[in-house]
Amino acid sequence: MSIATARSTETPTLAVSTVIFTLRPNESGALQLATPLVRRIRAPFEGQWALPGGPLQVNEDLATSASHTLRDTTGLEPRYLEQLYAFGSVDRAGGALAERVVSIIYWALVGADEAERAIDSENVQWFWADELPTLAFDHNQIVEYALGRLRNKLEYSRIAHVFLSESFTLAQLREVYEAVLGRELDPGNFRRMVESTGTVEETGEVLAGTRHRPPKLYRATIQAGETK
Amino acid sequence: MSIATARSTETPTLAVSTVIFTLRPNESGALQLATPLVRRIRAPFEGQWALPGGPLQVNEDLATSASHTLRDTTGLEPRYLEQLYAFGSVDRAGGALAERVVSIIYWALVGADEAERAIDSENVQWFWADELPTLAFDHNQIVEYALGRLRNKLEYSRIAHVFLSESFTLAQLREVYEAVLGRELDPGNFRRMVESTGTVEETGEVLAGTRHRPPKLYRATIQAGETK
DNA sequence: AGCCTTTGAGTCAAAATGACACTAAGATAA
DNA sequence: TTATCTTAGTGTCATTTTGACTCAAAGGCT
Repeated sequence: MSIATARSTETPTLAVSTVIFTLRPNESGALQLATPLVRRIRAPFEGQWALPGGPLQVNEDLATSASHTLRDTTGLEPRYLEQLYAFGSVDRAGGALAERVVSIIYWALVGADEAERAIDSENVQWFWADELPTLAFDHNQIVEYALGRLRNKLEYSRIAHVFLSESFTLAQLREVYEAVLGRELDPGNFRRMVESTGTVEETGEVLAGTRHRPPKLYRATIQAGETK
Repeated sequence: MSIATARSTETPTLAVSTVIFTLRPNESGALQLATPLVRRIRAPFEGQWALPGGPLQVNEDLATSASHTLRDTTGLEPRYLEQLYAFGSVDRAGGALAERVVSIIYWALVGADEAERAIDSENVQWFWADELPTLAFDHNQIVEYALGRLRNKLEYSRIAHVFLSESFTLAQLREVYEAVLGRELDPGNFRRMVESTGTVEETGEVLAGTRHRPPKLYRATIQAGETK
C-alpha cells in the first residue's frame, strides 16, 4: 500500500500469551479465582505485571506454545486450554515498542489440587482475578474478557469439572460454580440442574468424615467431543 | 528448543481472511445465506476456492485488514465485523507449503440490499453457505465454525438487523432469523420474543402495497456498546 | 360483496425457574 | 443415651418462559 512511516521490521512478530485460572481458598476459606502473572524484565512496561507468554516458535502449534508457557512459568499442566482472542492493534505497545507484535491469547484452567504445586517466585506471582494491579499493555481488559468467557462457558459446558478431582460431591461442584460466578446458588435447585443435564453420575461411594450427613460422590460422565 | 527440521523462514507469516455472509433470495424466493469465495491462483490448492484474505500489512490493524480484503474482493463494506479465530497449525497447508502461515479469521455480515452490488468475476463467486464445494486448506471447517457463531450470536445479540435496512417489518426480521437458523418460527411467538427484548421500536409508519393487512414498520433501538 | 392473505392480539398447557420447607443421616455435646 | 447441630437430599409451590394454536383486523383482489 505505502512505505512504512515509522515502524521497523517488515512482518509483525507473533507471540502467544495465556490467561491462567485456578481456584484457591481465600482467607475466609471460600474458593476464589486466582491467576499467575509475570513481571516484565524489559521495556516497554518494564517492572509491571503481565500475562505469561512468549514468541511463537516456528515448529510449534499455537496451543502447544500456550502449554509450554504455562509449564515454564507455573510448572503446571493445563486441564483445559482454549484460544481466546488475537490482539494486534498497530499501537498496542502504546508507541513505546519499535516492532509490531500480534498476540494470540489463550486461556487455561488448572485443577485446584495441582495449583498448590505452582511456582511462586520473584517474577511470578498469583493474584486474585478480581483484584489485579494495573497490568502491562491491554492485559487488564484481556483478563476481564477471559473471565467473561469462563463464566459464560460454565453455563453451557462441563468445564467446572476440571477444577475438581476424579470424584466430588455436589456441594464441591456448587462451590466451583459459586466461586466462578461470584454469587450463591440454591443447593436444591443446583442439584436439580446438574441432574437434569446428565453431566455427572454417582460413583456409589460417599464422603465420610464430615460432621453431617455423608454426601454422595459423583464423577463426570464421559462424553463425545470434549475439548482437549 | 531445537533447530528446525524442515521449514524455512524464521518467523511465521501472518494472514487475515474473512468469512463473509449475506442473505439472498434463492430460486424459491426464500432468503438464504451466501458467501463469496476466491479462486486460488497459486500453490498450494491452486485453482480451488478459498476464503478471501491476504497477508497482514505492517501498518494495518487486524480488523482493518479484514475490511480491506472485503472491499477488494467483493466491493462491499461490512455492516458487522468480528474476529472469529486464529488458525496456526504447523502443517496447515498439508505439507505443501514451505512457509508457516498463521491465519487470523474474521467474519463479516453484509446488508442484503448492498449485496446486490457485489462483484462476481472469474475468480470471485458467491456460493450458498450450506452447499460449499471442497475448499482449500481447512476453510470448510472455518466456514462451519463461523456459521455456528452467527447462529449463536443471533440469539443473544441484535445482529439480525444488519441484514435489513433502516426500517423493516417484523415479518422481514423473522425471515432473517429463519434463513440463518434454517427453520421456521411461529409468527406470534416471534413477535412476543422481539417485543420483550426491546430491541425494536415502531416508526409509526406502515408498509403499504401488500395484498394483506399493512404491517407496522420498526427500527432498531439505539443501544450502548454496539460492536463497531 | 365476498374471499384471500398476513398482521397482530390473545389463550392455554407444558416446561423451566426461583424460593422455600422438610426429612435424612451423620458428628458432636450434654 | 439423648438432644443438638449441620449439611444432604427430596419435595412443593408460585411465577415465568416457551411452544402450539385461535381469531378478529385490515388491507388487496375478483
